[in-house]
Amino acid sequence: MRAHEKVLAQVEADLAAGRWGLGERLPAERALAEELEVSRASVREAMRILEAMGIVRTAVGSGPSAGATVVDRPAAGLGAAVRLHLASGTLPVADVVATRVLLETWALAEIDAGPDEFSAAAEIVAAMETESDPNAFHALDAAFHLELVRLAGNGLVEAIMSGLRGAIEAYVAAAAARLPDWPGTAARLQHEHREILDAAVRGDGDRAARLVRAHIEGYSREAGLGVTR
Amino acid sequence: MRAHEKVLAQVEADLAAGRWGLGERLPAERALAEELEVSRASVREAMRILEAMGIVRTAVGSGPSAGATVVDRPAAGLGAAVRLHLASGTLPVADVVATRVLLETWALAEIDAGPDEFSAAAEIVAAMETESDPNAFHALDAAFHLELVRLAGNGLVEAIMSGLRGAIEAYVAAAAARLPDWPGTAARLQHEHREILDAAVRGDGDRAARLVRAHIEGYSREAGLGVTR
DNA sequence: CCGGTCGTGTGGTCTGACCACAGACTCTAC
DNA sequence: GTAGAGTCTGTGGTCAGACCACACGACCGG
Repeated sequence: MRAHEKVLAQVEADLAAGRWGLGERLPAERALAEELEVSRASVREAMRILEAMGIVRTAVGSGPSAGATVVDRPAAGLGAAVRLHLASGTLPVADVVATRVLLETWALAEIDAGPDEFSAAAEIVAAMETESDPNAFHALDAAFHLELVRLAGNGLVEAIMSGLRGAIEAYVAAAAARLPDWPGTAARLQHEHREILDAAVRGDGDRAARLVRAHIEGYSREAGLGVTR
Repeated sequence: MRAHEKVLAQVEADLAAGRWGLGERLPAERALAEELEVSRASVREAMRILEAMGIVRTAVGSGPSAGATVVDRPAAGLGAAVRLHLASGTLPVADVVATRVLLETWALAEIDAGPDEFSAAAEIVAAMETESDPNAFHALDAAFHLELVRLAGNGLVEAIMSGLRGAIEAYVAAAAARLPDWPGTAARLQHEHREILDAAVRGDGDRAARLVRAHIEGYSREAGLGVTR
């Protein structure tokens, strides 16, 4: 077992044992190195992995916010993995789009929430109404879709969705720049968002799921992101 | 931007540009460090991340197999991320089980394959018939479920499934050890596997999906892994 | 009471060195 | 000529030690 793997294994075991909780700080790199009898370089390699996986956040300086803090960003690791494999060309963008459809249709059919729980989603849609900048629009769009998935109550599905969105962000932005009529497209997307939200608020999850499938696949086709079928 | 992030960004860009393809080797760490004007330690930190994400595999020695080779193991990164967040306690096992059900039911309903394409799955089921060791049985079980998902044709869903399975492997093994009657449970699981496979081979994806849901949720409940509902 | 200064501990980075390893190469004995 | 042993070379793995920028907190002087 390599030195940095020893560190990873120990940190994972300590996490599982509850030695450190969310928001708490790991020992300093130098202390951890001495404790585990490895060099600081090996500890740092393990830290880089934990950071990439969204387990810790590191910060320089002193005080409570400095050092390696345990955080909870599962989407970071999932998104990075998907993004890198997209870059390597071994994972088609179409598969990512298809997976998004799969997760979002499931989520919308699954949601069991009262009308007042959709307030955050409604606010996002309202904010999009007056947003003309494509990048800001896409950010709100991502927040809207993620919020709906969040309401389904599965943290892993939410994290995967968030990661997928982050992974294809560059592709979405590049595709949007190629569209001939962005204002028109934005208006249509907005109309579809409202329909999806309305169906979800009314409790008609099946209709919302059908609409979101058409919404995502339609835009992907229009923007040339590719859809599975 | 930190030094190792510079390396990551450059490698990702080079991957996207096709500078290195699957099976090819990255430059040596020392060469990469000089090329990017960072220290070898920073290059190594980036390599650790790429390795954890399943993008490269490193090996010591000389010759064609040594060095950092571009590989395609998306499940490695996804699985590690999920496993670590399970350890940190921020992600419930029940969410992982629910996501597995979601992905597998989708896959079984999606499969559009001829009967001969199920030969690999059939062989795995046959091998399980005579397997008495729980750990080996679970390994074959994982291979069976993964093979069915593979037939759905979405590489990302397959990778996520593989990663999820790897992430909860330790939980599954621990849960199996607590079962009062393992031979009986194994026989029942085997029966269910055959039913699922039969339905899939006949092209009745909906029935196969229903069966696999009952299969996974039933076992998870029995083994105390927790199910969403 | 306020504001600047300094100390201290943190991660970030670099240099240089040594090790184990595995393949490729060379030499030698037959 | 061939097969084997020995050596060379380049690879990642690891380490020790040093220096830097940074941010907070304690201290001190006004």
